[in-house]
Amino acid sequence: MRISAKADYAVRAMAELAASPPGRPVKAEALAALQDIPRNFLDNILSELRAAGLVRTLRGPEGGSMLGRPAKEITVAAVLRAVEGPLAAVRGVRPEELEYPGAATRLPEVWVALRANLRGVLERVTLADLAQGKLPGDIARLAKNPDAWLPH
Amino acid sequence: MRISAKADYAVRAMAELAASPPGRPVKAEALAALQDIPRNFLDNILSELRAAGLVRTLRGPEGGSMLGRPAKEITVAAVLRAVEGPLAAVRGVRPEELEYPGAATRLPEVWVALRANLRGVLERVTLADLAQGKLPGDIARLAKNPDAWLPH
DNA sequence: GTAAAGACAACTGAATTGATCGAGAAGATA
DNA sequence: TATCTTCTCGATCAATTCAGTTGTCTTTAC
Repeated sequence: MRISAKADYAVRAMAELAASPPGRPVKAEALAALQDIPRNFLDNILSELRAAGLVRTLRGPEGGSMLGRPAKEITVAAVLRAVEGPLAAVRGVRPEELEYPGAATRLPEVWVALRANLRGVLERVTLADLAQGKLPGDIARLAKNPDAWLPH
Repeated sequence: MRISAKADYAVRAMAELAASPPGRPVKAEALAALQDIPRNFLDNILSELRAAGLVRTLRGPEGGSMLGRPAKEITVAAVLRAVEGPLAAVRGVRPEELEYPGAATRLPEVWVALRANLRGVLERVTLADLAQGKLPGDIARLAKNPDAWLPH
């Protein structure tokens, strides 16, 4: 249940691309500086994002990266899926493919509900939301609940 | 965003303990067989659960493990926290301790909302629910939504 | 005393994480 | 064409985590 450095970097880099004037590429060097991401590592990440169609890149001077489609149409979930696999997996297996014996029979349903709730957040927030600093109402409300900020 | 084998095993073993007559310990050997968990690995896991106060154990013949408190009072979240650390962390850090530059400023709120939603499932399901095969209404509803079962 | 359990620390092999490095290809400009 | 700039992509690497295994010791029942 942790978000890796790679995933975190990927979302931040994408948010930064979403915030910069569209149509004009941002150099990897600049991106790395803006979000304080190790330059070489960022190269790897951009490669994966490009393979997923989430960014387009240009080479040469004046080269760099830009979003592959409008920021409004890219969710945080999409970015996470591009760099890690499926959003939720149990021992590497998708929850819907699991079957348990005995007293754990209903457990897959718990994992599925869990994933549904993950998606409830990650599929709702787009790069445009991040770039504009305006999260969707229900997400902002979830995050605003002071109870959610206790370090439980 | 994955649930490790250890976490999965831990919940299943605890569910099995919750399902067996209270007050009578279950041998590790039997637990391992019931849930198909590698015996030695289960030993490690039970140790951690014991350290967290979630299980009590007896040694000697007639020994074994039993729940440390009523099944109704142990949530899946508690089990997961006992064997892995905090429920959600970004690069090993709790989301409330993060701060991001530029376009990613609002990202910690997304992570906090995410964790809140995780908790919404994991803190609501108890071992008693699992053992009795009766999940709380809203969880069952979340899991029943056929959309939640699509392999997204 | 002996057998049956758990306790616990040490160890291990494989995979993953979080990078770094270097040769090369593509584009811009003169 | 030469050159400079930028991305591309595969190889490599150290450290950590994961998923166990092994072995020795302690506790308890009989």
